[in-house]
Amino acid sequence: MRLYGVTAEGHSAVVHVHGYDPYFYVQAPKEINENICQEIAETLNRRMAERVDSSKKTSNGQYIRYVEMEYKQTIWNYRQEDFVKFLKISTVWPQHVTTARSILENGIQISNLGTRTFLTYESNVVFVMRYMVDAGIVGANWITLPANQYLTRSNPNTTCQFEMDVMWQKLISHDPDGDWLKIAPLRILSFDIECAGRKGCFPEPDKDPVIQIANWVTIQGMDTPIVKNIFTLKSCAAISGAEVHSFEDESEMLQGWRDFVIACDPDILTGYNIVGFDIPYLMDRAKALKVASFPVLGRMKNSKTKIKKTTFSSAQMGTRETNEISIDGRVIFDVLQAIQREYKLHSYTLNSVCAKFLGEQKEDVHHSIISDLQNGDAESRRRLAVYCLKDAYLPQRLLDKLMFIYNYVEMARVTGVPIGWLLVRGQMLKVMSQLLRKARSKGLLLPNLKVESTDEKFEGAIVIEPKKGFYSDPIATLDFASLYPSIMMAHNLCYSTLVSKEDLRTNKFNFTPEQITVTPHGDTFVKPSVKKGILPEILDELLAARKRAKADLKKATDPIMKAVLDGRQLALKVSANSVYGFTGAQVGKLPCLEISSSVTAFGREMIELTKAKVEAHYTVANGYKHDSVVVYGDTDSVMIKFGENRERWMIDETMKLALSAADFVNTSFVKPIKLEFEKVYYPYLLMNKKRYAALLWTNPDKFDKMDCKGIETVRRDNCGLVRTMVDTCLKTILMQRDPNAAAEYVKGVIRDLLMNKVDISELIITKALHKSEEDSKSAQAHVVLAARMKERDPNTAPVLGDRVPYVIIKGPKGAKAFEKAEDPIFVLENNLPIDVQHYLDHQLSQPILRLFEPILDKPQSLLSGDHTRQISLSTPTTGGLMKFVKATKTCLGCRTPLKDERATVCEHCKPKEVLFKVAVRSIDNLNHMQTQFAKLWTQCQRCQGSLHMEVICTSRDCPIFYRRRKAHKDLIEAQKTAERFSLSW
DNA sequence: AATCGTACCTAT
DNA sequence: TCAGATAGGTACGATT
Repeated sequence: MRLYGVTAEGHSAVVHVHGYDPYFYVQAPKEINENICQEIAETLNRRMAERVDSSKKTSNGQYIRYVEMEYKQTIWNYRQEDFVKFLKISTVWPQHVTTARSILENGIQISNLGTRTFLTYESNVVFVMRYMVDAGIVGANWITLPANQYLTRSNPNTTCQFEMDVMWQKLISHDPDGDWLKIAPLRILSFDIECAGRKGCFPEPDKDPVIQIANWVTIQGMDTPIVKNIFTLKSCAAISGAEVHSFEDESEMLQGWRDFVIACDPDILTGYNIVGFDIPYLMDRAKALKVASFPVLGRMKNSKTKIKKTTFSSAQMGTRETNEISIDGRVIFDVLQAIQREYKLHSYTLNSVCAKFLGEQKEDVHHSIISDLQNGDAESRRRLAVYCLKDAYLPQRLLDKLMFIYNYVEMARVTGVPIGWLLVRGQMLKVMSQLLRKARSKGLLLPNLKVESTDEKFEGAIVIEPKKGFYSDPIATLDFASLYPSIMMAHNLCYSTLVSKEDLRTNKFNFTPEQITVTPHGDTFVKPSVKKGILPEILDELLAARKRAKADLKKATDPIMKAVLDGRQLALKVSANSVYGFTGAQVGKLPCLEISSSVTAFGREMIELTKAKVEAHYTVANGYKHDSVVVYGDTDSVMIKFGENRERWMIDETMKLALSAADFVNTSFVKPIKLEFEKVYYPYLLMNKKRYAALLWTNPDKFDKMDCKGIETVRRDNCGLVRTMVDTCLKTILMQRDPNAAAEYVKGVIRDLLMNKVDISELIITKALHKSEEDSKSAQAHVVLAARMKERDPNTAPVLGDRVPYVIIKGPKGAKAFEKAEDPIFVLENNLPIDVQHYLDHQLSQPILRLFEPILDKPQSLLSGDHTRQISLSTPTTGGLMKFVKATKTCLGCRTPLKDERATVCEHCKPKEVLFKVAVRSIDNLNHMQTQFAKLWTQCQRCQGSLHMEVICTSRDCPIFYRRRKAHKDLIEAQKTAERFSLSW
């Protein structure tokens, strides 16, 4: 094992740890003795020699180090007997464990005992984790090498400042507490590269050069960077505050950068999308230029950086194509990956992420312009360099602002896994790590069970049938705090407390009813008095940590710190909830459906009981003013209407009733299960299961905020127009209590849309791409578009996991939505007409109807009438899409596309508008357009920090960009129109 | 036009 | 070899 780290003084260090052997267990035959251990070792070794493939062959033919007997117990099922005999089988290399496992599972011949098959234990544990568990090391913790217990290498194998050898038992791992809570002064290198693609093409590493590499080096915990530099191809004018290293030869530049990385010796490599782009591009480019030593970027001399294309697929994150990159001794912390894991955003481009978290737009240089800047002079290359440096700086700022280092270090310490794994592995691993540690401390072993392919899904939570409608009454919400974890704790649900069906049938343990719990799912677990489970213990620790985080959160005043603590407590909650998920993961490491099914069954029972008790107790018959009704509930919550009063002061009353109701119901539950009063909703719009909006009150004086669940406003697969429209409507209805105003507003939105007044950036729909066109079973707009974009330019087209933005453009009558989807940039560049009718019919209408259905008499009336007047469009009924790739002249009055190219107004406008008026309007329009465009132009110039140079930003996420482009086009149109008038006059 | 299956995203 | 769980709404293409 090699441990890489940094000393408190900031020196890099590597420790070669010796004497730790890979191993796993099998349950021993009863007749076991020393001789049999020896025989098994020899037989197994012989069988291994035949079986292992060439890559695993050892030079001396030894595969099994030893077979020893130990007293252990399996975690699987409750058992009364004390520790029993297990065989600990140690192999020479970690890779040999799998081979040995499969031989033992298939059976080996033991003299006197015949052929035996074995169930193996902990044979599926990754070696690194095995070691960390045994050595008591968690991710990102401090380690001491005691004096005189280690050797310093005179002939180092790495480029670290310290290099030591130590026996594994001799090093001391410190729990991350007290003095050892501090975070090491890690060296962080944030970098960004620029490449020069051929004209109009996205750069390809076998053809196009890397022209700049910007670097920004900081020490964790310090404010100012220690190095700011940039490597450029060809000369570059000086940049204040940054070193410029210019090279005439690209190979030399790459070599120079590699030497810089080794010299700088960072612990963490960061940047934005470095895993998806920068690192692979540099590697491929170095290969194309035959810079042989470039891939040695890690700390091991001669160890080359490896890149493997993989797909990561989970229910949580869908399918995503990524690269698996390993650089020896350095953590690759791609800020893009971190943000994709931690935040659900509409767009994950650096630009839009910066806008969201740093509150600023960044300059986005389109790849087609980069070559021009590079081919200019030292000044234009300086311009590019400044931009490139900013792109190296922004990930560092995001790292700081979002407290990623702090949060990930904490997560590594809590769960025990190395930091580097947190970004590339799933939730299960974290649970596994905690489970292994806890089990080890109790002498328990985790079996490596064969996957029983049970396609059966287990029953989940209950969702109470909603009594839909608009409630002008306060609705109280009672929640079970951390429902699933608390159920597991309350009822002691664990692998080690589950009584097997067989033992139950034979009544092996003679339990009294007080000693066991029979769950609503029909499984039996022993009570804590008989034996405490280890899952409940893990959960207890996680929730205690969460309580501490929440207490700190209350004390905190700084908004950033608050966000972080909130994030941490959320992470601990997710971790706690993952334990339940871990037991239910049928393709996981240790699934136990008895546990997960019992958990959900308890949950269902509890919600039903709560509903019944509340409705039975809070009644007129019992002296309350009204009969209470549970109007809705989902998994761990019930929404209760206690009364009909519509006065504001009723909120106070409702809160008191809710508190008493929580107390009243809580008497029925085992600790630590607890029903809590959390909030009052008033007014409350309940649209469907998992869809509601309301004002949320936690104190009776003032509402906290508008809370929307499952509605268009919180979903990422709608266009902005729908989100803002629904949001405004809800605000108007809930806060101003003025449905008519909301209705008028909706009419206005429809009118604007149909008159083409809505900005294209508001009409962009984005959807995540999780299936390629071939794998997709039905045609989907974004999937088909992604395939079409791949044909246009395979290098810039979306890949699996990306979010694909698109708009719906006009097409032949009856064309499917997927045929009319198009890339917004392409639409702008080719002046394609937006299908506004489609947006009305398919994006706006349903949300409008649903929203107003419980509020207005005739919500349909919103979708017809004057404001929806639109002249029927001439759309060809045959032919491909490309027929529409041409600019259409529109009517000066209403902007309907014109059949007759020479006309200025359409049939409809002709009798209404005097030509004069239209002409005046047209000139007004021209003036307006000119000022509008000038304003936006200066805004973009301000954004890029210069008023003297041409604007080169083409950010797809900047609303200003779309407005500027539209304004530019409108301006040109206005000019043409004015010309048309002068011609026709 | 009604119904079914798939994809996406969210609630918990 | 790797991937926390189920429930459920909505849109849309395909089929009947």
